[in-house]
Amino acid sequence: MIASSAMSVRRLQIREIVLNSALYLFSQKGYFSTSIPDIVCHSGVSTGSIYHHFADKQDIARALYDRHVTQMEVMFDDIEQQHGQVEVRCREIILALFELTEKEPMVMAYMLRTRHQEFMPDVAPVCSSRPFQHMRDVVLKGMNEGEIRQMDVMVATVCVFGGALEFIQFHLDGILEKPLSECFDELWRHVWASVKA
Amino acid sequence: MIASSAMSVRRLQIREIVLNSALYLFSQKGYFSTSIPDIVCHSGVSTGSIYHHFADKQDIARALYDRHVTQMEVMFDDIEQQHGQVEVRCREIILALFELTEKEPMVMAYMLRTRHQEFMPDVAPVCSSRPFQHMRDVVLKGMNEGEIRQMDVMVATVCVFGGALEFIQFHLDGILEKPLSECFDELWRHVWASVKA
DNA sequence: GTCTATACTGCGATAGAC
DNA sequence: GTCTATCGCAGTATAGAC
Repeated sequence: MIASSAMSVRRLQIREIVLNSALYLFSQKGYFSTSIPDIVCHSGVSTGSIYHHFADKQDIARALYDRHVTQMEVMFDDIEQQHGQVEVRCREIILALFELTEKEPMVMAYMLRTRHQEFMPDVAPVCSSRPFQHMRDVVLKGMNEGEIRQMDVMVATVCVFGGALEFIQFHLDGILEKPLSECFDELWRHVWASVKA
Repeated sequence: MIASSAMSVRRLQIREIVLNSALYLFSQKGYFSTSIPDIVCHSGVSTGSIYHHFADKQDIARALYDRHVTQMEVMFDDIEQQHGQVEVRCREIILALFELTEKEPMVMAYMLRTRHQEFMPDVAPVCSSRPFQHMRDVVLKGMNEGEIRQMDVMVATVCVFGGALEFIQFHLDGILEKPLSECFDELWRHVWASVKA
């Protein structure tokens, strides 16, 4: 029992090592320009071992995607737990995304800048992913409860979060001189002004 | 002279045929999932002929990129010629992008959704491309002339154009039920309200 | 300039010893 | 479960006839 539990811990460790190397390489060079030998070399895990833990290359990409969709869902759920007001929720979501971008830029690069559908045929478009659905739902709630002006839900969602997401892309491209955190207040003020009831 | 001119017309024709097939395939399946045989098959131009007109696969992608960067620059220059007021210029730029998206979705898909740096090492990030610089400059002019409130230029640019670009992505993902043109007025009203002086 | 046939490379995936 | 060695193949690019 203890042995099997230790084994499965070890099993998870190897998976994590491979996933972290894949995250680095995929976010740096992209999925197609990263070969299995690249992952072997960077992770120190052998080809055979990688294929023991993952079905194929695509399966690595999928596990990575799932891991970080979950990470973001947890993040958003926490915010929902802690804050009831829609204005605050939206603000905290953008703040959390900015913080994640600065702390774990590879995660954001892989999640936002990758065309996952190009190599995972059955994945939904980013904007149908659960984290994005969450953003849409917050905005919808804001409109139903009168915090946000009545308008098309997609237009409102894009007004609230579109600028921030674009901003994150710029930061990942390295063309912003200032850190994201310094731009947050100014961005948020204008964004919220454009939709608040 | 006439012969050589006719030759070069023919030369350009073949290039255009190949580029148009590449545009279709790249925007549909992505650069890496599109093989030279795919392009041969779709364009009806033989492998040898393709390699006579282009140095390699990357060169096709680059020619395509240049062609449409130019197309967008021309579009934006026309707007600049016809309209002096910054508010109108910004509005017309977004309108032009929406129209291009509906008329030539493959062009927008290739330009906006492709990570060109993944296969063209020396290309600048999208946001440093000339069309994007143009948007930034219009916003800057608006701030200098008092049409747009004083703030960080990138924040303002993102407030004005970020939502529209995000919206276009959603449309390309096929998750918007309405056509872009129907959302334009509402989007524009809120966007401009968030930055106007 | 355009074609067909093919050479070459590098990758994804597997086999099989330990 | 992990490793090394290797197979088979897809895909880029070239050679060379026409």
